[in-house]
Amino acid sequence: MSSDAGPAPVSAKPPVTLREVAAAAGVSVATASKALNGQGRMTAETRERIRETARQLGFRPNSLAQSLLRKRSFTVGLLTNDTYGRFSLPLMAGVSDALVDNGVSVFLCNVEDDTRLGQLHVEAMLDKRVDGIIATGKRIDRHLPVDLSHLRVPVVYAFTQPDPGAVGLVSDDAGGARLAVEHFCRLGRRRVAHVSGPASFAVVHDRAEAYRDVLEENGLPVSEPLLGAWSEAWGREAVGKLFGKAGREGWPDAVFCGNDQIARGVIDALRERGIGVPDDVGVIGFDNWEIVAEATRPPLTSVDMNLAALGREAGLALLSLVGGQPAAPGIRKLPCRLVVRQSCGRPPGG
Amino acid sequence: MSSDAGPAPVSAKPPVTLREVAAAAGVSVATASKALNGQGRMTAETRERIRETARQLGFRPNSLAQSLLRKRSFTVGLLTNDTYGRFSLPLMAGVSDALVDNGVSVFLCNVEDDTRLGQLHVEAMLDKRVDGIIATGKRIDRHLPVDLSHLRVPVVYAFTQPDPGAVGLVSDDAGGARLAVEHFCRLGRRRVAHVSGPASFAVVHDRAEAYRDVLEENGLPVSEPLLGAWSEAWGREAVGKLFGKAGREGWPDAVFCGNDQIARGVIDALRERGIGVPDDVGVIGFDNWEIVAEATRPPLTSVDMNLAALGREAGLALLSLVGGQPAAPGIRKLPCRLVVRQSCGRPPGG
DNA sequence: TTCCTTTGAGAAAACCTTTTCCCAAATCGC
DNA sequence: GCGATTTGGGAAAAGGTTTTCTCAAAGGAA
Repeated sequence: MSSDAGPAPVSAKPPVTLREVAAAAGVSVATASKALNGQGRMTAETRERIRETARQLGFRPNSLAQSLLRKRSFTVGLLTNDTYGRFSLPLMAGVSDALVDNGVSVFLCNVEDDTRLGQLHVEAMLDKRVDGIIATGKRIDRHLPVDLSHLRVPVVYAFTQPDPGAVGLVSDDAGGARLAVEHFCRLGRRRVAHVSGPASFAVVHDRAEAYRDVLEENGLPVSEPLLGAWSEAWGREAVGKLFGKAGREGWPDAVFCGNDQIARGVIDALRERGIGVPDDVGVIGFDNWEIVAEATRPPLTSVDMNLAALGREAGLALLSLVGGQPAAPGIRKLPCRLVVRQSCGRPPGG
Repeated sequence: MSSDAGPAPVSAKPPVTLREVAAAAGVSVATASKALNGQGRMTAETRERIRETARQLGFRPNSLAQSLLRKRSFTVGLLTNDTYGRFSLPLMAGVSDALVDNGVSVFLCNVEDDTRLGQLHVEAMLDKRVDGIIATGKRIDRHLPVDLSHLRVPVVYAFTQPDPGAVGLVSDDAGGARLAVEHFCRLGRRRVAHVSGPASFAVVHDRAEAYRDVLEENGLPVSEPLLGAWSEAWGREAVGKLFGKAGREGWPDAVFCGNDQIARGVIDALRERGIGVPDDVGVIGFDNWEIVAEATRPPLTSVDMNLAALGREAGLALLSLVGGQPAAPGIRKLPCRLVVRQSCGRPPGG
């Protein structure tokens, strides 16, 4: 009589098997399986009785056994060489998000820049029969240190250089830069400077080109982008170059920065020179790294690459590939968005 | 003749099975299995022949099948409610590190603060037969939103509040604070202030108490810690309180900050007031968040919680638990270390 | 030569679930 | 009432590996 019901105690010692459920319900394992999966033919009463028994026993099917049979493990691998840096994190969150809803778990594999480690991880994942792999990294223009081009599972590249013919998702850096510079134009800024990172990064050139394009489209003067490092120190140094020359007339009234750290350096240096932000100069950053963007004085308007959304898209793309959909290869660029805070001021008429 | 040898092409379409290896080598699967695992008795030639065949065919055992039989999946789950924040990241890297070397893969599960999501993840992990679970979070004094106390797999808590009777690993915050304040004392600083985060955090009190203890042990005056927020703005505000009063004599000559952001705010505000760091005032932060600590002017000396090491320890602890070792329950505190940069200066005699 | 022990290797069960037949009973058409 | 169909449910194979048990052949002792 003391049938200890309750909603599936996860705690039992040895997990309940389908065989036990079947025995308890007085049917064969085949029937039990069909009852629980909504397959086969049987009376409604039988089906319900078996389901109730399973519920009472807290039965949960053994994923390993299911996967073995189904050739589908509901597991994917996430490969990164960004040691959990600030780019992969939102991206991973997005991936995880998209997949969890579909009952898929994620193996996290950090490969550093070590080919051997990468090989190790890939083989481990394959041995564990992942349904697919998502590759991500810290740079959009670099390969992971491991070859994923001839695997027997689908691969999606997100925020890293894809193999030719593969599916790749990246942020639209040029579009993001447009957003920033167009924002300046709308606000009536006339002399927009650009301070960015090292020339060795492809995104630096993508953004610089968009910067030039927008200014030309608006009939505004283009000054040569200042390339340096991704650091606050470089931002401060760049202010020296831009605002060092005498004659306030030549000074920019807006600075579009390659990332938020540079922007912070710029803002700090401007304040130290007594130049007002946003009154005298507007500043926009890139990355929307909240911890930085919200700590600058004033809080920084910045381009957000929507990495979480990018991760989500990557997860969904992989899922459809796993499902057999032949997804178009090539690089798909996802739009950025401008997060407006207070470093640009309002438009003249506003 | 064209036996396409080469080191195990991971790329083949359908994976090679043990049965195929056995057939190719002219033995039974049983013998093949034993040959590859170093079990059973057979002539050295037979064993080597089978191994060579396996190598040529690029055989890799199906982990799913192995796990099903062995009751061991070489997989663990990592549960976090820190949406990939800066604390869980190094910690996760450490966990991953320790486990990869043992052939164990890690399921990453982000549960936010959502009990339902947590339950979902835990059940998915259990269904996939993880060997154990590591729970981690963003606060040492808070529980995850999910009950892990009666699972049928071992659980290790790292940098989060453990259940009673469980194995927990945390940083030694009091010890870390001692390192900082003792460093000031060694440098000859006499009036050490403490600016920390909100009173609702347990670590705030742990560190404040250690701060008081060390000053008393050194016969130095103790001033009441200033509690506020974990932000730069609070650091700047605190400088106003500490250095606002007239009379340079009452001013601190050292500030121990509750985290690096506060420390940055302190340093910035001091510079704006024309107070020299480290000449007039030494500053130490907490967390050693490199991106912040290296951007302050001067670079910030900070307490590092050794989170990667903590993660590694957690991984190893879980491993030994999984292996059946009865690891002592309770909370183990791991030491912090002081990373000296330039915000404290040299000792008087140095 | 006969009995016993070792050696080398295979058969089969086990892990747990799904799925494809297959079969007996019940129902239907006439 | 008799053959044909439907219905409800079970037996068994499959998935890939490990492990125990079994067994034939070979070797040794007497």
